[in-house]
Amino acid sequence: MAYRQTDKVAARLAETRAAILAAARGLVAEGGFAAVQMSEIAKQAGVATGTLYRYFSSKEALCRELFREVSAREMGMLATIASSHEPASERLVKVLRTFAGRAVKGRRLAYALLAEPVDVNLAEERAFFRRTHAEIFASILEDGIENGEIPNIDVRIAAACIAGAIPTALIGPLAPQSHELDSNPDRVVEEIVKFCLAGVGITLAAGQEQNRERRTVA
Amino acid sequence: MAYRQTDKVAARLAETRAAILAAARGLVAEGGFAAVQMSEIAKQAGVATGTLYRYFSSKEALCRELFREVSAREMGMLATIASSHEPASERLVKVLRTFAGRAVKGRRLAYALLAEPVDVNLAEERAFFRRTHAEIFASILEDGIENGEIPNIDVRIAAACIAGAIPTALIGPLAPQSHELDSNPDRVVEEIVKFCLAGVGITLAAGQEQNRERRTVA
DNA sequence: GCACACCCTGAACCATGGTTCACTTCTTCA
DNA sequence: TGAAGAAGTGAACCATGGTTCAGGGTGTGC
Repeated sequence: MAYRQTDKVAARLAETRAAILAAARGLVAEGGFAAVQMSEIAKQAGVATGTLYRYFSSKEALCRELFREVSAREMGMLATIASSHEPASERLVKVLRTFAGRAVKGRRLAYALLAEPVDVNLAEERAFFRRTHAEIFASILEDGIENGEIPNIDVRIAAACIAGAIPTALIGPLAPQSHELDSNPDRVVEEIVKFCLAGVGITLAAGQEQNRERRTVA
Repeated sequence: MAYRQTDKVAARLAETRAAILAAARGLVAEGGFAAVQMSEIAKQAGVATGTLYRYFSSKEALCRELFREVSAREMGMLATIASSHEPASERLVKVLRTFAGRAVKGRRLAYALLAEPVDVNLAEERAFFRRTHAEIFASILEDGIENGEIPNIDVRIAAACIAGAIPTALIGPLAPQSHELDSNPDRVVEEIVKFCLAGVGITLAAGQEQNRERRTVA
């Protein structure tokens, strides 16, 4: 036995790996996946191009992992809210607000995750990401229908509509101007959430609305 | 004056040009813009690669023109409906049904126009296309609000929601399985339209619903 | 400190696919 | 019919950017 990786080395490798992913994440946040080049990642991470291939078998693999890492956090947040024990309509409102709110705050990243033109392999990851969203929405809708909070609609279709409406209205060419989103993000988010809720037959109660107003002013 | 283009030649050139665009359209309809290669277009059109460059300055120019040609037809149909003199809610229903219905029928093409990953220059064309949709929706909504058919909402945001919901729910990873769309396209379309109408505060009247039922059975 | 395995390097390599261009073929018209 | 200009050809060219690999450096265990 002439060589065995020590903890110190393992830690250093993990660090390098993290640095590579961090560099890639930075590039994505700046210019989307389109701006990600292996040579540039390497430069930003402070390693040589070839080194990347000691950690990831290909650019595709690297991008996939990055995509998963970033999207998993988002999905986790939504899933947590969705699995709480509140009434379905409450959960739906929270999930929609969270989804939309986070998309506004991290628009660049949200664009990369949701809307940016990417190639097929990443499109697969994205499809999973979006499908998960839709499933989260659908599960809440089902609960709501079961206990009569929501009228009997096709949950899969409604969920897909929501999953399409929110990103489209917030990012990309149909989104409001950036300065509007920056100056008054809550108003836009609320308007979109209102549309989606109305789409599934829910009208915001007065209390929820007021709550919103207060937040907006604050 | 040794050479002047005759009508016959002009006609032939126009024909070749059309053949090139038709070949490209065929490729797009089959495999999206990603499947479009200059050499393949040339082969399908029965000309040499170099010839393409006598008609279009670049691949980008060719694809742009193709995109415009195809999308102009779609936008024209919607615009015609939108500018009729019926009540706003009627027009909205018709526009949504047309938009969704056509997308289902020509799913492959709709995918290419609306959802397929494409590169930046084409994304520009697509942005125009989608913005036009949203404007059509918005103008109808405005009319509806003005004469009290529709509650007072932010029309731009609602329009963007609609423009996002319909394609997402019909094509791409969140769409129903293809066989479901083929066996019962009207049901899916109606469900989506219902969501969008509810989103802007319209409930389908009984007569309109019945109308739908009849069409579905026929 | 020696041998061995592992890690890092970055310039060279290669695949892809759009674009060019020297050449051939076709049209026009005197 | 033949000279001039337009249209067509397709193999060669080239830019881009992911991937490889031979060689040098670093850790490990004896």
